Amino acid sequence: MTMTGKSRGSYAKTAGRRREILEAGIEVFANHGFRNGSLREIAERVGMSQAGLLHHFSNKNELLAGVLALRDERSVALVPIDGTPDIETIRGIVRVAEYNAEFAPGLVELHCVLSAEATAPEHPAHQYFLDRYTWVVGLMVDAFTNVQAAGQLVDGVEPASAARSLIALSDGLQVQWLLAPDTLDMAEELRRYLRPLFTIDF
Amino acid sequence: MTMTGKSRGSYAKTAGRRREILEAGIEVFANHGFRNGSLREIAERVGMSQAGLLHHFSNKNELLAGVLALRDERSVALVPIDGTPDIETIRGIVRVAEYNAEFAPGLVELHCVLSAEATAPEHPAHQYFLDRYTWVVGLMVDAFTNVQAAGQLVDGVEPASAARSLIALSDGLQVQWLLAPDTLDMAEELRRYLRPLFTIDF
DNA sequence: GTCTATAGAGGGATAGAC
DNA sequence: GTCTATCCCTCTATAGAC
Repeated sequence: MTMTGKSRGSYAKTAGRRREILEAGIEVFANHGFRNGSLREIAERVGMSQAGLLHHFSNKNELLAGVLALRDERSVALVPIDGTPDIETIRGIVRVAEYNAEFAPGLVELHCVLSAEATAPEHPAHQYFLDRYTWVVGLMVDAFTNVQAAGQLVDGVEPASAARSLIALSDGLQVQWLLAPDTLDMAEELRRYLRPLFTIDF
Repeated sequence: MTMTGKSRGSYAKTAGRRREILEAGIEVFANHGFRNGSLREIAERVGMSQAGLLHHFSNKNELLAGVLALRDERSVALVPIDGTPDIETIRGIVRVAEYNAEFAPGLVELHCVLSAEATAPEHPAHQYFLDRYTWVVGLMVDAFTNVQAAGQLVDGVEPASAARSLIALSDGLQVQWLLAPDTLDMAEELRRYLRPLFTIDF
C-alpha cells in the first residue's frame, strides 16, 4: 500500500460519488430513456450540479456505458457462468426474473426501455445490446444442448428455438409487468414455459 | 351530397395530407420514440414546415393519438374479432407477426419502442397501452378457454397463462428481430410455442 | 393551408473561479 | 471536486402574413 492517506481518501470519495451517479443514472434512464433522460436530473438526484457531474463522466455516452456496466455486474451474479452451461444455467434466468421483480424493478425498466430504444442502429447502446443478446442467447443454446445430450430434453424441442424464445418471453413479460405489476408473476410464467420442455423435474 | 365542389375538394386534400403526416409519424416515432421524435422531422418528410403540420394536428399528443389509431386499424384487420374467439383468433396473432415482418417492419418498431416508453405512468400513451394489453390478452384468454371447452387444449395448459405468454413471446421476439432480422423468424417461433399446446394440428 | 418569425423551455458541453 | 455562468443547439407552440 504505497498510496498517501490523502490520495487514498480522495480516490475512495470519488469512487463513491461515481457509484451514486450511476445509481441515479439507472433510475433516470429507466424512467425517461437515454435520449430523453437528462444529466441535470441525474445530477439533482445526487445533490450536485450538471457541470459537477461531468467531472466524473466526461460526457453523456460515457455515463451510459458506466450504467450498462453496472447493470451487467448485478444481473450476472445470479446466473452461474463458470463451468458447463446446463439446467442450472436455465434456472439462473428464472432466478434473475424473481430477484429483479422483488428487489430491482429499476433494472427491469432500464432493460426494457433501453433495449427498445437501442434497436435503432445509430443508438449509442446498439452494439452493446447486439453483443448482449448474442451472448445470453448463445449461453442458453449451450445449456439446452447439454441438457439434450444428457437425455433430459423432451423430443422435438430445438435448443436454438427454446433458448431464443426463453429470452424473448422474459423480455415480453417485463413490458406487461411494468404496465401492471400486480397482474402477473414473471418467474412463474417462465417456469410454466420451461416445465414441459424437460423430462426431469424443473 | 350537398357539398360544393370546392369544399369537397379541400376536404379530400386535407384528409390525404393528414394521412401522409400519420405515415411519416409512424416512421419517425418508430425510429426515435415519441418523446425524442420531432415534429420537424415528420414535417420534412411530407415536405412541409413544422408550423404547417400543426395546422392538421393541434399538438404533438394529438398526432400521437392519430398514429396509434392508424396502427390499430391496420393490425386488427388480420385478427378475426367478430364471432366467438377460437383457434382461428390465435392463428391471427401468428398471421400478424408474419405480415408485419414482411410488409410493416415500421409497425414492429413503433410498437416495440412506444410500448417500452409508455410503461412510464406519465407517458401520454400509457393508458392506451394499458387498455390495449387488457384487450388483446383478454381476447386470447377467451380464445384458449373456448379451445379448452372444445377439448382441443392439452391437459395442464392454463388459458390465462398461455394467453399472456403468447403476447409476451410475440413482443420479446420483436426486440431480437429488430436487432438482427435475419437471425430469426418470429412467426415460426410462435408456431413452435403454440403447437404443443393443442391436441389438434396447428 | 401553408409559410416565416419568434417566444420560451430545456438540453449538453465548456470556461474559469474557488 | 464542485460551482456559476454561458454558449449554442433543438424542441413545441403561437402569432400573423399571404
